[in-house]
Amino acid sequence: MPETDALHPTQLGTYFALMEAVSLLQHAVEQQLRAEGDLSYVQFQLLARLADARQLTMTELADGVVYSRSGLTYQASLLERAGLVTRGPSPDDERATLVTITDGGLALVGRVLPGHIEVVRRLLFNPLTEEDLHDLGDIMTRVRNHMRAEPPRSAAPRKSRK
Amino acid sequence: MPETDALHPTQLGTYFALMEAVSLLQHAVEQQLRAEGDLSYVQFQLLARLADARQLTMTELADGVVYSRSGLTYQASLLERAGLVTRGPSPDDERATLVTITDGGLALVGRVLPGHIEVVRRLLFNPLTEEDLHDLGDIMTRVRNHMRAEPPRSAAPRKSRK
DNA sequence: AGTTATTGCTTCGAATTCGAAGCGATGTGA
DNA sequence: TCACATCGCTTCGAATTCGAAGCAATAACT
Repeated sequence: MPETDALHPTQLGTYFALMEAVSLLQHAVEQQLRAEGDLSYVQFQLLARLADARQLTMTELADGVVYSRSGLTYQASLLERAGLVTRGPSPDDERATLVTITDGGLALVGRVLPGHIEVVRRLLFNPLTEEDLHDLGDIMTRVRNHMRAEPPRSAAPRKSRK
Repeated sequence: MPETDALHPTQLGTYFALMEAVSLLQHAVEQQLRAEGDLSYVQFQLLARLADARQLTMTELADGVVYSRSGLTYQASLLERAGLVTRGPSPDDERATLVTITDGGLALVGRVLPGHIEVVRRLLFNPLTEEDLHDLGDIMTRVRNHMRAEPPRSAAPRKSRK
């Protein structure tokens, strides 16, 4: 880094280590998912979330995995074609599309998850103590909640007046 | 998660919180970089690394940001066309391409970095105590080093014998 | 009710991504 | 020195990504 940064060196180092480690982890996990289940990381995330909730709207799904809506439409059509999920209109709201995981989808998650977990354990948790694990979990949970709460930077003051 | 996981719930929660938080952070940072410098996150990472090292080979750059080589060729050509970097052959090794940051590139990094840091500070460091910061930095550094050391899963035993 | 926003999703086009294949340059073993 | 593997990078094609624009359903305001 050049002389421009006004961030404490420790913070900068922490930030870079965080981003780099996650990149590496994601990369490794991607290989495993492709090899064992022919799934991309996004697809796995979607299926995992659905395995938990059974049924979600497109928006809920997209928000959950931090993904664009148009991108989700594409992925959902792929998953549907593969018979892993089903799409249908919501009875409550004609606009909403409900995505439901199929038995095949559940089976695939079940088949892929152990290997996935194995990779995460080996790369992420292996070098950590029990205390590290708790610290990390606590910190990242707090950070995530903070980010979810934070207004998206341009919290468009909602055209007031009038 | 269905009944398939054999991972301690705390580990699973930690893993998900980590990935989700980083996704959110990356997303926010991407907006800022696009708005203030018309840069993608990858491009910023490349320039930041070059601002530090001044000159790197393609492979060093790609490894540094966890990126495919072909992807880097593409990005490097974009950056070169924008006048932010220069590419030339290495005197040591005719195969290697040396990428050098230009004054314009350095200037752009300098112009964008403060805002970048501001976003990181607001989203990542704001909810953390001084102790959290150290814990996180320590943990992620250790994890990153562990991952960098670890054989890439299929450490092709190098066709031995003979 | 009758506009007028807003919401939820999809379609579209452009940009970005990766892996496989290909190219010269470099190293290695005989 | 002569093959032969390896390395560093680029080219190629296919897949994935996003945002903007569009469409239909719902909500909000009067």
